[in-house]
Amino acid sequence: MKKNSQPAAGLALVRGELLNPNCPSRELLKRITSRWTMLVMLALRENTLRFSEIRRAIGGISERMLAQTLRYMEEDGLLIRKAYEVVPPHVEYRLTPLGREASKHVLALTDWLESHFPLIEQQRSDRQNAG
Amino acid sequence: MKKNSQPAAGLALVRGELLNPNCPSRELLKRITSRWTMLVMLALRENTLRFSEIRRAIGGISERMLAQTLRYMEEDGLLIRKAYEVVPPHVEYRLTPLGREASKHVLALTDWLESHFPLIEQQRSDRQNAG
DNA sequence: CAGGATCCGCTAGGATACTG
DNA sequence: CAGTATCCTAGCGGATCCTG
Repeated sequence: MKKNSQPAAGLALVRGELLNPNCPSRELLKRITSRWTMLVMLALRENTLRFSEIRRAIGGISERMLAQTLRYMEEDGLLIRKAYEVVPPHVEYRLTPLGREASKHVLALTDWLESHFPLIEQQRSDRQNAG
Repeated sequence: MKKNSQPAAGLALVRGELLNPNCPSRELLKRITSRWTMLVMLALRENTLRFSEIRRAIGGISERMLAQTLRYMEEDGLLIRKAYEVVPPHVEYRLTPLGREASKHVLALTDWLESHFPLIEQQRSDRQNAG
């Protein structure tokens, strides 16, 4: 227990608090499950990568979005940015322990999704044919 | 948009296929982890609810967004819409087994997030104070 | 190489009004 | 009650150019 920061710090957060519109963790949920954040987590899951390496790993992400995503993730303490003072620049990104924990859950979801994707697509077309 | 020659249906999907920008499951990931879809999953996790009940359970969602979210989820086979032919209308929503599976992973993520939220917020402010 | 700055289209999403 | 229809805005996100 640190100091007198927020009352929330010592509070047992109950499941479903997210359903409260005023719960600030909704914002965090939005950021963590945002399109690119999840993919960055996958890319960095067990690697330390440079900016352009991440960009190549995740197909289709623009420089702007990757930079922004990395900044947000660093702010949330999900990853560490390490810049070497050299020319040309060399910057490495890796998940923090917190980020690695989060990525586990993300990975569980994406794994499930990928393995059930064919089924879902098939059901979708079945339903469309049936009306 | 349908792609010809997509072997995905019978293929063993490997972990990390989402990092391929052409992987159609990216779209599904976007839908499933969209802001309101996740909250609807939480609300319906162990309940069958009516439209307005869901709306009340999830604070802050508009009618328009709830209707759209429910329609998408039904299309993806995540929930069942059951309408009773009465006046006034009575419509119930519940998760399918598929939806319940997905919600488990979503719940794991949101549980983790809620329990680590205070820590994350504290680290964030610590970092801001430190520069 | 790692981004910042700028411009801009697109769409998620809110507010409101209306209907069966 | 359970939505649809309409209008409108904020901001997500892509493309491009520029810099240390």
